[in-house]
This record gives sequence, C-alpha cells and structure tokens, in this order.
Amino acid sequence: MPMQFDRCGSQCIHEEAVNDVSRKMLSGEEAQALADTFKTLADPNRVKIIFALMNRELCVCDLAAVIGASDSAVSHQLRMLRTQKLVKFRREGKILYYSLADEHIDTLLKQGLEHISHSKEWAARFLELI
Amino acid sequence: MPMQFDRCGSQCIHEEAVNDVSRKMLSGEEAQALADTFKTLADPNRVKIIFALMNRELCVCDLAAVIGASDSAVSHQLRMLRTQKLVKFRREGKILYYSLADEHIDTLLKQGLEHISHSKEWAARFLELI
DNA sequence: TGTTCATCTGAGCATTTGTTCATATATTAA
DNA sequence: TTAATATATGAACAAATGCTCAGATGAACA
Repeated sequence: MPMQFDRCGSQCIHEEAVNDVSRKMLSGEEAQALADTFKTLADPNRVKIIFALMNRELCVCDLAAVIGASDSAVSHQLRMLRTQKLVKFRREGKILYYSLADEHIDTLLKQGLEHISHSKEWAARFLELI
Repeated sequence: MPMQFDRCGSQCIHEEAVNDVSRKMLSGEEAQALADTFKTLADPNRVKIIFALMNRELCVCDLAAVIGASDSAVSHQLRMLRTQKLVKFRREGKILYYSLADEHIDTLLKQGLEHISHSKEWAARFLELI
C-alpha cells in the first residue's frame, strides 16, 4: 500500500482547503487506534455483551446464555474486549465474573443509540434505561 | 445459524442473573443496528474522513488528497457514510461537497478519543481541538 | 493424585470488508 | 452534439473477521 501524491485524475483540488485540513489530520496510527476502538463495538454479539454488563457483572456462561451464543464464541469476543480495555474481570474459584472497565463505555454506547434514535424509534426506549 | 437453548456444557448458569438481564436485552436486530453504527467508524480511512469533515466541508478529491487514498476508494467509503447518515452533501456544478450530517457524530468520535486517552497520550491533544 | 468443570486457545473455514481497475453517470463547456 | 471532468458503481480479489470444533489450562474437590 504505497501512497503517491502526484495523483491520477483529480484536477479539482482546492489547495488551501487541503493544506488547512492536512495540517490538523490524524496520523495513520492514530486513525487506526480510533478505528480499533469502534471496531470493538462493531459486532452485534459484542454489543450485546457490553449491554448485558451495563446491568451487572456476569460470568462467561451466563453471558453465553443471555446473548444466545456458545461459550467459546463468547470467550473469543471477551478476549477482544479485554485487549481493548472495555471489560475487566475478577476470579471466584473456577468462575470469572466480567464487568465494564469504566464509565466511558456506557457513554460510547449511549451515543451510538442517540445517533440511531434519529431513524429508529426503539432506540429512545433504551436511552431511558442507561 | 440456529440457536439452541438446551445448551452443551455449562452448568454454572446463575438463573436469576440470566433472567434479569435477558428481560432487558437488545433484540438481534437492535444489536445489529447499533453494531452497524459503530462499524461505520471502524475503519481508519473513514475515521480520517469524519475527522477531516469536522473542520470544514470538502469535495471528494480533496478528501482523497487529505487522507491519501484514491478517489474511488473515498467514494466507496462515502457511500457507506451516507447510508448510515453520518454525512450529507450538496452539489455545486460537477463537484459534490460533503459535510457531517449532524453534531452527534462529533460527540461519538470525541467519546472514542476519550476512551483512547486512557492509554495513549496523543489522544488528549485532539480532544482540545474538538 | 485424578476428576470435574469453567474458561481459554489455536486451527480451519465461510463470510465480510476494503481496495483496485474499468466503466458508467452526470454536469459543464465548446 | 461532443469532449472533458467529478463522482459513482460493479466485479474481482486479497485480507480480516467470527464462528465451530477439538483440545489445553487451571481451580476445586474426591
């Protein structure tokens, strides 16, 4: 993925606009890190896991039952959520209880619902519960 | 992808917890809609596009120059952003000027930066600019 | 010690994603 | 109309994703 700047077609470039915005732009790594954060919430099962944990801490097999997926699938997803620091856990014997890592996660998910509520009525119902 | 509930191994289920949370859980469609919203921001080039448009409206080829991608790639990404109602555009002759659809997008991206700022120092710098 | 059970992990595989390339649209100007 | 240009689109393909399945950990208890 090399990146040339003496580019093909485009003659329409507004120089001042491009220069202005380019100066403030995110680097590739920074954009990637941001994308990774959102990617963590970009799957329905992970959304369900986060949503479930907003109510209370739950162990892996409870989560599996609640969202209707296999223990293994949930465990895989939890690994990603752990890596991105969206969830934490405590051990009690054989059982691991997962919970949200901090309050910002609530806000992130809430903001997503807020955006959806523009086009879907059901979203408003959940906003009241958070 | 059928979903059986007389499930395999797990004997550890805490019934009251599972029932409690299950009652409040998102449906499959609702979780999918939420996931789709986050999925829209789950790519570095789309993050860059949104970030660029937070400064000012830009045409397709300006966006391409700013984020360092082809016109075609940007156009494909813009379609997704349009579908999810994150951006809108106005036409002026041959040129289409894109801008953010509403203020919630800013907040969403800001919340993402907020989460990142827990582990990466650079994120704080951008939070001041928003 | 060995067994049971909750969870994790890696491999394999079908699906999805994001790009490129070639071509199609649509608007403007000659 | 024809040519030029900004953007959109579809096919194709490599890369990433999310599942299942089989097996590995690690803790409790006989």
